Amino acid sequence: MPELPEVEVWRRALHGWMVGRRIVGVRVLAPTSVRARLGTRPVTPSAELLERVQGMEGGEVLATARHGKRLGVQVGEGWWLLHLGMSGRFERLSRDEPAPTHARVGWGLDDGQVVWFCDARRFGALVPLDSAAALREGLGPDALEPLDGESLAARFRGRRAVKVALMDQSCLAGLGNIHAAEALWRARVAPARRVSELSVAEWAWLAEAIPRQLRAAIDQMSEVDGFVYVTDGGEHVFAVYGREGLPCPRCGTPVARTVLGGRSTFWCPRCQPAEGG
DNA sequence: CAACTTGTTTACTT
DNA sequence: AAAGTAAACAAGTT
Repeated sequence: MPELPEVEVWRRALHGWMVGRRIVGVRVLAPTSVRARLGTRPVTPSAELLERVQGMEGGEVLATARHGKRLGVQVGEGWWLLHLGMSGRFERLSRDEPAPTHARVGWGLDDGQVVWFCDARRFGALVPLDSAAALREGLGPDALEPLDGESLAARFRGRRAVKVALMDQSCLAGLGNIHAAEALWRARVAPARRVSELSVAEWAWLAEAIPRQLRAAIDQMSEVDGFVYVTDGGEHVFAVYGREGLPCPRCGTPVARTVLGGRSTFWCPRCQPAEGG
């Protein structure tokens, strides 16, 4: 389930594989993975759109970018958005090897390698962008970018639970279910607290905890053979996520699980008091 | 078989 | 009316 850290690790991999190379061939194995816009249902794309994809042929890969969970690749003058959805990943294989399972789009490069976009569940997509700036359209600031507590608080209004709000990509881009829970644990803020009732101090703790959590996650990950792995050794990868009933690493209290916004939410009832503090 | 995952749209409720 | 919640949808793994 790629959140910002996984997408950043993929961006670095793609950067090393593709930037400075010329695309010599594009293979679209799954046309429905090509979309005119993000968030649309999979439909067979228009001939114009498919031609635009084929038009990457002959272009040089000039840059990569990321904002939140969105990945950007510049080919010639054009920018492309890759969204990994839930199962998107990449694989780099030699030209004579067959396409891997669930390969959707492949870019043949002038070094004899092919970079495959694989996406078992097909929630991901390849989308053309009108500009580099369009990568950020509709999104809040990137969650890795440091903000002070006041600027962070200013992004959030209303009565929503803070965890639900933190996962709202239009307020802050990059946090999903896992890292929202982990950042709240680091900041000692209970996930069900209403954003309107958080203190200035709590916003400041969150502003510090969010980039720290994401940096730590990026540092623990690496890309190997088409998968992003946690390389920490498996221990203490997550403090609370998926650890219902297991001891909180900070105080030993059993981790609780509740449901917020329809998602499983893990937290420490002692470190993250529901009453606030 | 059901739960779980993202992001968007649609349909309710407060 | 606006804001928030929930379900549906895409599709596959566990």
